[in-house]
Amino acid sequence: MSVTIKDVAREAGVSVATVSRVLNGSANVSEASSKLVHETVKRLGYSPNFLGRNLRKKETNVILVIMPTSEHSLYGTIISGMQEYAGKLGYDIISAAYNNVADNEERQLNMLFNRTVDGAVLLGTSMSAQKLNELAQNYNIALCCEGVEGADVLTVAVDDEQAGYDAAKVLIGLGHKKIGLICVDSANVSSRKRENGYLRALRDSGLEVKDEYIWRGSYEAHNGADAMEHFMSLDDKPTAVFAVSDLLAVAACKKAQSLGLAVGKDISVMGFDNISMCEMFTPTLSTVSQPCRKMGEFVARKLIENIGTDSKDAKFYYMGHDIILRESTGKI
Amino acid sequence: MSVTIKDVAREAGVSVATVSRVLNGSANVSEASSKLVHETVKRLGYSPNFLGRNLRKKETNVILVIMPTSEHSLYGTIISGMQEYAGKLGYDIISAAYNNVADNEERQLNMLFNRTVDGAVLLGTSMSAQKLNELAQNYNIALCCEGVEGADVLTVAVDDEQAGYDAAKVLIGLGHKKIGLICVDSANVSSRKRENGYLRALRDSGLEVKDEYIWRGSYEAHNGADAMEHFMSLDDKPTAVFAVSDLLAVAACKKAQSLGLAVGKDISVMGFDNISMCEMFTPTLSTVSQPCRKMGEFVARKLIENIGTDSKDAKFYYMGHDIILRESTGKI
DNA sequence: GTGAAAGCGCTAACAC
DNA sequence: GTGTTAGCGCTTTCAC
Repeated sequence: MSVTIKDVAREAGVSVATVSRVLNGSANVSEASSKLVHETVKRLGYSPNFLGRNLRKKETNVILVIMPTSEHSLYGTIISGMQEYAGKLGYDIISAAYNNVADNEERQLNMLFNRTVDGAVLLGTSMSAQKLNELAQNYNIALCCEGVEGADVLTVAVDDEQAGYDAAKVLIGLGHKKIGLICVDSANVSSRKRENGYLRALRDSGLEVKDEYIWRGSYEAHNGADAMEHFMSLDDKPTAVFAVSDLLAVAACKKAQSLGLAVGKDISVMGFDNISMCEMFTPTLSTVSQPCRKMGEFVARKLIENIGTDSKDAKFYYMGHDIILRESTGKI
Repeated sequence: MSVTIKDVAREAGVSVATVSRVLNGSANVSEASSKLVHETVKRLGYSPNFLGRNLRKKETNVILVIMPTSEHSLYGTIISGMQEYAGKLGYDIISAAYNNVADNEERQLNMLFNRTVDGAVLLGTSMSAQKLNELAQNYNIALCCEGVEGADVLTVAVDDEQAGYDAAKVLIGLGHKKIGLICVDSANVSSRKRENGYLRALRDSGLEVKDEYIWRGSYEAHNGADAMEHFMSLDDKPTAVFAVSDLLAVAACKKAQSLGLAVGKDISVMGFDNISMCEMFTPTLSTVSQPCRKMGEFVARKLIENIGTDSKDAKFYYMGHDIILRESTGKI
């Protein structure tokens, strides 16, 4: 059933070396041999076994993407961007989700250790900076979307601190002076950076930072609802809320609506990520947009450059973000 | 940099065969050797090269998932289910999206041809039944979520015809007699089957089938809006609408709302898929739910069974669906 | 321009 | 219980 290069060589009456040369587009091969080999390949339905090839060449031309979950559309877009760029250079992108289980992530990293892939891009990771640094010494890895503090590893992400700052500043510009924040526990780097930006914006504008305006939880939707319920139970309620993810923002909006508030009028809400739901929700959701496609292309480019060289680039590259204003935010 | 089985053998003072035996959990190896090898492996930081192993064993223990797009959360859940099951049997799942470009799909299939994976699951495909049948003769493939008519290939999906029937029947049960359908062009098998189910339900209930109540377009959101606009421009407007995807349904709802209608009262809308947006949208969306996780587990099981045997199972397995009623549907 | 042959890292049959 | 060795399918050096 499985036809090998030997079969092709025998059938074509040439050596395996010649077949290999033809298939790899080598220069020194006659027109006649080339044609003959191509015909034979077609006739036998031969397809080269990449295990053999990769074993010999010590490269696979495959990049692995490891992500916390495959149910986040953001990641899909990043991967799509990676494919766009990497495909042109003959690289394939494959992906695996670890569903927020550290064990799964470790297991998926095995593809790196066992040489099944040439490099890996981590869209969020459960690993420590130390572990990442060790990894980066022996393998080609990159972080995308979410950096890890202290990790000396190639990273591509938006400037979360600045994005948090800009988001809060926009709300302040709309006249809001009491702004709530829905974030996740501080182990999450991007959330903490966005929080820092939010804090800087308030201070910059001479606004008081109130503990009761900062809600910490998880990325799960119910957390957005809980936050909004809390904010609305305060005597001095915020007039605007910034959430570190769209899902949290939407859940917060829903809760506000169920409390009889008009989102965009009575209360302004700003999210983060610009997922497709932002445009479907009523009211449409203002948010901070990450250039996912671009980030994917860029991280693919940098990682592939690293794969091809000994001097590894371990810089942190910031990509520009955008504030998108829709119906969920309004002047006070 | 790269440490091989030879290095381990030399360092441990045993043969490569012994190292291999220890690593593969073979029976015939002494306690002492085993311990020694394990220590050496750890000390040298050895990780077996799977290219060598797989080449030799002619199997990779990897299953590839190919999907039309990675931006559909349904697929993420299916993959998650596959991982759950396959992981226990030592299989890894990797995935690739072809972004609705047939060329990409063909390219990703190369991983099958070049023996980089043991089998593939297609969550929707651009290939013809004939091509699939050829493929299935030489490789282990399965269809999931979306069947292809005439393809004699292992398939796992809900009974779309029955699901369409049930959805329409529920609307009829709520008192609706004028029911619009938003579907996509008939080349799409699952959409056409759902349409057939819808038609059967109407006829079953003695309701007239009106051409102007059937809107055909694409899976893109704007199509849902266009459909609703069309329905509401009719003299005799439908009182309920069934859409073959949640995204279409949500877009239709939004359009209805912008026309001043109260969804769930003035007009009922039912979607398909039960994506997370259903619960976030206002009103929450009634829909048909596919058992994604279960489907993933099941297709993984059947495909792995096929991989391990010569008699390939090429049956079509139906998985049960559920109608989930939320706020977007109401009695007339 | 072409072929013979070595060898990538591993497993498994065989011999002891 | 362990070692020797052939060979998985391929690329590439070397010789001609």
